[in-house]
Amino acid sequence: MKRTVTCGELTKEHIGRSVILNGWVHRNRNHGGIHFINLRDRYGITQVVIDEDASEELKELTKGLKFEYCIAVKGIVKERPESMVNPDMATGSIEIAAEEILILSRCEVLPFMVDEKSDAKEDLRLRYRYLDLRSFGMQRKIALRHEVAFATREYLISRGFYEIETPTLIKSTPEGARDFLVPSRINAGKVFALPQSPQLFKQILMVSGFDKYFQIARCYRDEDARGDRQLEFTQIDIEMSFVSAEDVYSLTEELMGYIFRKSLQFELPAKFQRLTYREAMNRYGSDKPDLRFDLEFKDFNEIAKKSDFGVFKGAVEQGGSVKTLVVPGCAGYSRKQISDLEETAKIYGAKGLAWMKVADGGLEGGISKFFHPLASEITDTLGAKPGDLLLFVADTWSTACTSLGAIRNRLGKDLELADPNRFEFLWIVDYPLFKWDNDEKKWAPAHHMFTMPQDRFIDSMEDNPGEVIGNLYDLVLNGNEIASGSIRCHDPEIQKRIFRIVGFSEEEAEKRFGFLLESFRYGPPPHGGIAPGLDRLVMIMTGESTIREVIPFPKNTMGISPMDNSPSNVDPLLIKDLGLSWLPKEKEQEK
RNA sequence: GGGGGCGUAGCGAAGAUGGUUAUCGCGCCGGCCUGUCAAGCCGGAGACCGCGGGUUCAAUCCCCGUCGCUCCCGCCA
Repeated sequence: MKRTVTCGELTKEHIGRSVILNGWVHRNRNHGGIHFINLRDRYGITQVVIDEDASEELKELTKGLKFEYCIAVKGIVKERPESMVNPDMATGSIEIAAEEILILSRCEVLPFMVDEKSDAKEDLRLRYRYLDLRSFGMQRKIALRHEVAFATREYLISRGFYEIETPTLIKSTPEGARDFLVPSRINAGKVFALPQSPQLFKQILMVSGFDKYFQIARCYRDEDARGDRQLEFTQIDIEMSFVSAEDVYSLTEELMGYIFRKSLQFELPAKFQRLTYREAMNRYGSDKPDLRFDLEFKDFNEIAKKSDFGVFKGAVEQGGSVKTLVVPGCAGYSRKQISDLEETAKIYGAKGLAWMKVADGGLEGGISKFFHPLASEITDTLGAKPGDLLLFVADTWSTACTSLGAIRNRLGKDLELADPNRFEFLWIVDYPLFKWDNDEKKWAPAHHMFTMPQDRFIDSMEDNPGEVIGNLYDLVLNGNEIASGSIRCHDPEIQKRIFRIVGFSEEEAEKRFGFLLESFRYGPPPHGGIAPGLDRLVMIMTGESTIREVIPFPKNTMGISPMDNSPSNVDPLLIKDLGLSWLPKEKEQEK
């Protein structure tokens, strides 16, 4: 009873043919005298009919069929009577008159129905992921993921890239995310780390002369999860020699174009827009703004200076900023709604959210009493119309931007401003190379330590590290960071200076990634690359809001895999073999 | 580490100012049914209302704690 056809391929052309189908009982409708089974496999659904002409044995067996039994059906392809054609089914014009059914395996009562419409909670779906994955909804997403990976290989290989593997048991390196550590039994007391990305190895491959490299690489970061990130994820890791940032941009644009064309039949623009980091923060309050909607910030500093409103005036005088958002047509917002928005701003460090409403006669409500004399200048400058709501955050430039940016995102969601069918790509360029670490009171790499500063800053990096712009770029899609990359520093002298600025001693550098620095003593080519996140890309392409929806077997937000229940305890002997022992938990120690 | 939300039959939800027997749909079990396609009709079983404590004559409901899931801040070069 091996299948001769799948459940998605039969049409009127096959009428009269004897076929065998294998699949799962998707639906089961017993009308007494006549019985319908919807048989499902990866390819579709085909209706099987057992009518009164069927043998008694077959009728008896059919009565016992339950949801998700795995069965084989032998029968004849019949045309459905005209009034019984189902136009919603690809195979809706035919049905199989069953002659023989074999139960391949039985199925217990299901924890939830295998159905696109099943509304089981995620927790339960993950615990029974194999059932969840049977649904057409999940099958489509996993299939698209495959298509994207395949298109990636097709495109990059056609452009002369080699797919090269790098180790997953590597040396633990400092900085960045926490490493997952893997103890070595043979070298008891020593540990490997799982890679946070193949970064160092791909750079060494450039030193080795492999010019154009890619890898669809699993990466591991031991940090708290979110909807768009978890402990392990997959990136399309790309590195090239003898290239500029412009080369990386155009390659990535073509790659994305190819992926969207092949897997979604969607045509992207040939070039993506660009914003500098500074501009993006200044205008949208985010380094990953969703450009599917407008809501651009307006600067209020000049007017604030002229006003008598101490909070605004003070913020500007102390070198901060007053940023403004004009929300069209939302003057009807209640105090409750506005205070909800204020809560959002406060999460990001704003001390408050000021507001006014634009009415026909001028400004109303909120802080408007401080601004009546400036009303027409304000509406002109901001381009605000009666019926608009004005929102203000006064703080340091960075807090004002970030918190108002959070409000912009929130309004985008609440007002449904973003067209779910649009794909808005955006390059964020000119990132600062260093950021000030306020806890440690020192400069830290904004991205990673192997990034080349832009030429004009090289000579004077040390003078004001905060001003140094790196050869750094991110690719943003619909408000998500989906790729990040840089032109790397291949000059040992510049590299040493960068280490010095971030307070990284030469001995420490030598100890941690001396192998990379050593390789750079042997004629490293200038090189750079980028790494698009496969999970996030597919998440956006499928319209999902968590990467868990496009990962076959994801971890939950607690870093647990609900299906196999990992991580788990191990035999203490295994721990002993590794030369390790567990410390009691802190709470237990306190007792 | 911190904040918000949720937790009620196998699943998804409803519920009341704190007051008899906790409601509905799906699924499950039994029966009827010859054209359904989320089949229909009749009947039935199934819940220590996440767990622990407190307030109260009385708690699924209020309070405290705890566990689980989830969203967010921190964190994620």
